[in-house]
Order: sequence, then C-alpha cells, then structure tokens
Amino acid sequence: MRLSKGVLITRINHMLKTILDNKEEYQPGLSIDCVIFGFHDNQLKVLLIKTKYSDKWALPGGFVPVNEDIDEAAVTVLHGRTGLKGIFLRQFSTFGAARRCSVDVSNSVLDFYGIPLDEGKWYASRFVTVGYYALVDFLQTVPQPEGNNEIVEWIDHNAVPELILDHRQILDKALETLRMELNLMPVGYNLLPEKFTIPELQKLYETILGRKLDRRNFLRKITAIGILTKLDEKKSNVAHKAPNLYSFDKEKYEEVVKNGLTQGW
Amino acid sequence: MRLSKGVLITRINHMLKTILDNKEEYQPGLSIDCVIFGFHDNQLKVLLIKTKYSDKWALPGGFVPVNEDIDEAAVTVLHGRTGLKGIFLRQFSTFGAARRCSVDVSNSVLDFYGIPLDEGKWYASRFVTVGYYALVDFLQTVPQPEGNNEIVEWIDHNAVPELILDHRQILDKALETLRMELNLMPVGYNLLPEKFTIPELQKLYETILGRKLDRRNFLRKITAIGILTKLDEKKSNVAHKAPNLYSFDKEKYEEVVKNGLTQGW
DNA sequence: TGTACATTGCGTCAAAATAACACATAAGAT
DNA sequence: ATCTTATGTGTTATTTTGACGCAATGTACA
Repeated sequence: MRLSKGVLITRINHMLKTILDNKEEYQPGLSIDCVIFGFHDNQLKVLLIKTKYSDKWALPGGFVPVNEDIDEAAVTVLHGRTGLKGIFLRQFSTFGAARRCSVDVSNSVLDFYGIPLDEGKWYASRFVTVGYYALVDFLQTVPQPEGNNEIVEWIDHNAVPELILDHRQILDKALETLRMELNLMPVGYNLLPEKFTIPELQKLYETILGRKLDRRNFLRKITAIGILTKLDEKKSNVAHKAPNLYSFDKEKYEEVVKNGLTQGW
Repeated sequence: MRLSKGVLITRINHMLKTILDNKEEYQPGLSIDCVIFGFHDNQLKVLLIKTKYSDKWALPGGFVPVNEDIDEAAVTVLHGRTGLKGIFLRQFSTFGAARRCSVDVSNSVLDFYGIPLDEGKWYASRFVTVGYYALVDFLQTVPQPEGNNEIVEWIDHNAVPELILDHRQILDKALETLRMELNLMPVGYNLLPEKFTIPELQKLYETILGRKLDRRNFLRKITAIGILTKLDEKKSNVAHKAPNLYSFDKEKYEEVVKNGLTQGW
C-alpha cells in the first residue's frame, strides 16, 4: 500500500521530514555520527539514543546539508542532542564499508513511519558516515530527544548494550583515538566542572586509559604541564582528608592544546 | 549545443566514462584522494597528476563504487596510478568543507570533454573527499597516466606547485599525520628497497620529520626496535666508507606495526 | 575524647630513556 | 701517502619515568 505524501505529512516529525525532504537538502549517502563522552560518578559515559523502531541503541547522528561543512553538521548534531555549543569536537575517522548499512535496518525505519520504499529510496541507499567524538560537561548537558519516538541517555561506557550497524566499532575507534590523543593534548577542560580536584582529574585519565596511574607521579606530571591553577579552597562534604580544588588556566590550556604535548601516560 | 551520448562515446576515455556512467555505479558526492609518498635521492616525493584541462596539479583520486568499501576504492586508485598492490595505505582524514569544490573547476573539466552541464550534473555537485596516504617503493613504481590527457609524476615534496582545490591542505595534513604516526609505528619497509643502509633510513626519517637527527642516537634507537637484520654485505660504489646493508625482518616488522611503538623521535 | 582508618600532599631514590659528544675506522680524492 | 668525509662504536651527563615512604588531614567509632 502506498500512502500519499499528504497523508504522511500528518505524522510528521524530524526524522520523517529528513527522509522525505532529502534530495535537495542533504548530501546523499553521507551521514555524521557523534560519540559524545561525558564524565560523572567516576565513570566515562556515552550519550546514546534508543529509537522505537529498533531494539538496539545508536549513536546520535545526522545528515549533512549540501551547503554546509561536515564539521558544521557535526556541531549541529552535538548541539541538537546536548544543547551545548563551543565544545571540543574532533573528526576521527570515516566508516565506509560497503555493507555497513543493513537494508533491513533502513526498511524497518521506513516501515515504522509508513513510508513507501519508493519515497524512502534515498534513505535506504548505501551510506558512508564520518565519525566525530566530543568531550562535554556531563552536568551542563541536557539530553534532548527529537520527537517522542526516541530516548536519549547517558550510558556508562562499560555497560554499552548492543548497538545498531557498526556503531559499536565506531564507538571503540573513538575511544581508541581519545586514548592516543591523551598523549598529545591535555583533557579535562570540557569534561569536568569548573572547579575540580586532582584525584577527580586522575580518575578521568584512568577511566579513559582503562588502567590505574600512580597518584604521586600523576600530580607531578599534570602540574608540570602548567595548565592548572590551585585554588585557595578545599572540597567540602567529603570523607577523609579534603582535597584541594583546582581550575584550568584557560589561556595556557588552549596554548598547550595548540602546541601539543610531548609526554605520555 | 548539446551533444548526444552517442557522439560523446566516440571520445571515450576513463574520465569521460566515469562522469557519464555515474549514477548507478558510484557513490554520489564522495571521492577518494591519495597522497602517495615515495623516497628517492634523499628526497620525499609525492605522486602528482597534471591534467590538460587545468593548469594546476592534483592528487590522484577517484570515486567510490556503491558496492565497494571506501578502503577498497583507495586501493584501486593506488594500484591504478602506481601498479602496486599490498601497499601501506591509511585513511587519515575526510575533507568536507561546503565550498571545497569549485564549480569553475568542475565546469572546465566538463567543458574540456564537451559534456553538457546537464549530463555532468553529478560531477559538478558538492563533493566530500576521504584522504588516504600511501608509502610506496619509488623504484618499483611505474606511474601510470590514464589516457592521453594527463601526466603522472613524482615531485619533491619541497617543490610541490600550486594544487587544485584544497589538495594542498590535504597533502599537508597527510604529512602531518605521517609525522605523528612515526612515533607509533616503524616506517621504511614500504619506502625503501629491500636492502638499504642505516644512513639512508635516517635520511628518510629526517626528511619526513623535517629536522636533523643525531646519527648515533638514531642507530641505537632504530636497532633497539628489533626490526632490522644486519646483512653481511656493504654498499658498493659509494664515496667514503662503505656503509653496511640492512634489511627489514618482515615478521618482526609487522608485529611492531600491529603492537605499536611507545617511543618518540 | 582519642584511636583506627582512609585519603591527600609532598618528597626521595633508582632505573630507564634521551641528548650530547669523542674517537677510531674505512675508502675515495688529491 | 695524506687529506677529507662519512661510517661504526662507545661514553657520559641530563632528563624523564616508575616505584615507593611518610607525614598531614579529616571521618568513623569505640
């Protein structure tokens, strides 16, 4: 049964509009997927999406308007799901296996929306996706589902359920890249609140790297970089000895991000 | 004046065929560009292409068949221009600025082939390109122009002329990535002939890094990796003291490539 | 109240990696 | 034969890293 476009419009929501109004607006066969990392309760979290037309979770993604840079499109995806702007965002790889897109998955989405295969041909074709990863402040993030057909949630990266298509592979590669880049740049400015403690920063590093670091050596190396400002204030309401609070010296931080580090963890 | 497809076929060559037979065969709006590095006369060389329909040089590139992995497409480009297979090839970044494709450039190509704008619409649209870089053995490479309308040449990376579109930016990023990855993996197996000397290998490293290294420290570090086999043979026909010849221990080399290095240059 | 316990802050020391440099050797050039 | 230039090997000082000791601080609880 083939529904008219008019009928379809009555059920409109973002995804539907995207699928129908494609040819003119979006770069064909190209998508963006974002691995959005946050840090909370000493856990590395990933922002994932669960849609009603699939029983698996997915990375937040989107399409690329034909007159927009792919980087801009990634910013749009990030902003759309987190409400955040001006955030650390980095392209890390492009995934273009011929069979990375399952026709079954595409068709189940079309089926869910009642879009005839003919109308949704663009959507069901082969897609190449550009992967970006982002580091955001967990507490400032307000996960924003688009429409009523999806749930957006922070999920501990150690408890990520099965993902659609090759999203698991994309996630893994993002984390692998982040681990690499820890040796080339400082991390934390985008992941931690303004005031934080050295042990918290260390936990962040340990979580990303997936292994323990020596407390004392960590302090030595992280302070040697010269991006931390020791505040005249201690963390309150904590068990045991209260750790000192620090903040990032944004100017020096940016400078080091630009020039790069030479050390390793 | 609009030529019929039949008339056009008489002037057929690869590019023409690519442009005309596009919609079914190729992923729309997506291309591959390869930065192919070679090493000769102590110089880092880049394989570039000069076409008759532009006064600027270009990186060898191609399109992505819809049922082929982008990695496969890159292999095809590499093999097509160098005749080589099984070579080190690595995706390093995707370039997707909205205005990276100039309509002027596309149209001049269409114009050159006498293809009406209508027929070549696919070709003149916005393109996103995936960048790969390759390391190949200069002496085993036979540059292969496609058809009579182009020249393929090795050019010293310090003497690269103006390139079309954003190819200069792509080239720079490739070299930047290669420099980074020099700290993560050994290099040389694909760039040098089977037998080589330590000074030659050092020149290669120096050329890539763009700075001098200490002879003695280099020897110590490169041998410590455990990928070199000292041959019972010296280089002949050289001025001054004849340096010893070495070869790579392919098994150990591959192993280190897989496991990665932890040191730096 | 004061003792046990967990965590932080600061420091030490040995080992390893890196950088800087000295000297003997080989082979063509004169 | 001697000079020049580049290679092969070794030495030493400096820096970086890794492993660990111990006092200080604040909670928990007898």
